[in-house]
Amino acid sequence: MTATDDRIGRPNRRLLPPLPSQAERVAELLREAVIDGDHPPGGRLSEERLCEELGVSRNTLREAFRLLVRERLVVHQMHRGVFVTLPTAEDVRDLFAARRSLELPAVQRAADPAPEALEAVGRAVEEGGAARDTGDWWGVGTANMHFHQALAGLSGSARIDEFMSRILAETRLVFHVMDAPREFHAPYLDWNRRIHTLLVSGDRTAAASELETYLDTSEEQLITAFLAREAPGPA
Amino acid sequence: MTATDDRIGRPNRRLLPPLPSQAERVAELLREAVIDGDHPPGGRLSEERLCEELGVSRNTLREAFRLLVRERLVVHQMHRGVFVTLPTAEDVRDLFAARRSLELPAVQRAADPAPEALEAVGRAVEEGGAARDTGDWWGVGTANMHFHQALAGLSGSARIDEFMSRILAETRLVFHVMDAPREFHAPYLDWNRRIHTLLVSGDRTAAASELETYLDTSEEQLITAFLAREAPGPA
DNA sequence: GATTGAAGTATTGTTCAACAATCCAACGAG
DNA sequence: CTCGTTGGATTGTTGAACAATACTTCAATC
Repeated sequence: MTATDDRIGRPNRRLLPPLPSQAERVAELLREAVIDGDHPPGGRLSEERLCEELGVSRNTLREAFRLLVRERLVVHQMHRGVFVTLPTAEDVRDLFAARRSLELPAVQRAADPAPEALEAVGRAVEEGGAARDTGDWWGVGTANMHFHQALAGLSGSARIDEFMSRILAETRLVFHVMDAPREFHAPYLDWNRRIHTLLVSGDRTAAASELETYLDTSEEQLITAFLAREAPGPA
Repeated sequence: MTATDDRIGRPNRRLLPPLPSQAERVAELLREAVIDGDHPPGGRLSEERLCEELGVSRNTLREAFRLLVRERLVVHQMHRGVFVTLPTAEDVRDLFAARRSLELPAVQRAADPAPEALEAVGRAVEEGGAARDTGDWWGVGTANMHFHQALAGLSGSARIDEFMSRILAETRLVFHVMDAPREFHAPYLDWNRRIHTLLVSGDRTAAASELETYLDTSEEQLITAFLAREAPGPA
């Protein structure tokens, strides 16, 4: 109680980027690894192995785990360990319900279109096209994520942005449980471009309508693939 | 690799409530304490003191801290410690932007009203009235939170619910930095009742319109109070 | 007097090692 | 084949130690 005045500094906040702690760096690493599919959904993340692999102590690793649990990328079971989240069909439904709530109103009632936010939408469209031309299908998926992230960004709320980011990361996990992430995103590229065109032309209602159809179609496709995968049981 | 098959059990998930770990229990305690205002916004949470107070080790406490940081209830500064979040006017704007994105569409496009969700709205209204009659002004605020939580619940997404819960917890912090949480919520009680009435009558558009005005008014009131507090500086 | 710089101190960041608690697999009895 | 028991492996939690950093203090200088 003597070394500090116990009060947060009001002025100089966010001047220089607060260098991340070890735990946050580890969490970032694991997050990318999980999203990229380096660890299969449902697989266990061994403390002992990851400690050694990442060169950090168990305590630090566990701090990182807590962060990922809160992002729903991994689940934690007492005395069993942490596992890469294995999304269910119900999760898919919930994820799309959340996306509808976030994306549709963002598109429909973007009162002042927020030039930079709209520009981000356009950039994502271009990114998708470039990735397709290269044959980088995983990149196409990434661009698609960026597109929808940009749509949610029209809301103009940093918290919404962050939430959307997590929703999309989870969605990405869904694609990993299906074995066909190849040309899965391809047909959606043109759809994205159409939505963007409608947006810049100012027809928000039409854009929202297109987006809604998009979401319905995508969800149904995923659910179908999911149920087909759950029923026969590959084991 | 021998004691477990490294795969998460597909069936029996969520059968019995997974008893919370120590870190989660500590986080829950601290969360409530922060929301209830036991620790003033901007105040530091000393590791050493809390360790002793809660009877847990530093490592466990730090795990709990990570959870609260991710919920934005506390901020973490390297080598300085964790502080109860001191919201800024900008935070208030962002919080209300997020609430607009969540609550308005939930009210407006609640296609099938979801009977139990709508019932929760009614219960929050009653709860608020009861708290006012008792003179429990903090309880009135709690009921108000429940009301808006229930509105967001009309979306029917568990993830939206959880996100809304965090948004409201943060909003609660905002009220702590102002010294007048007494009859601040009182005028909003009737507003809530009116919105609920419109909802059960099926006039979603009118309900959304009322809600929008509500949010605009509330935000402006908070921002005004905030700027008045920041300008003169009580120190 | 105000600013700068250099100790010294307090607090956090991270690791390590130990033990308790629990789960899992394998085994054996009925 | 089913059901307990046992043993091994993994996680849950603690405590202490040391390194790294920020804050305070105080003296020196302009």
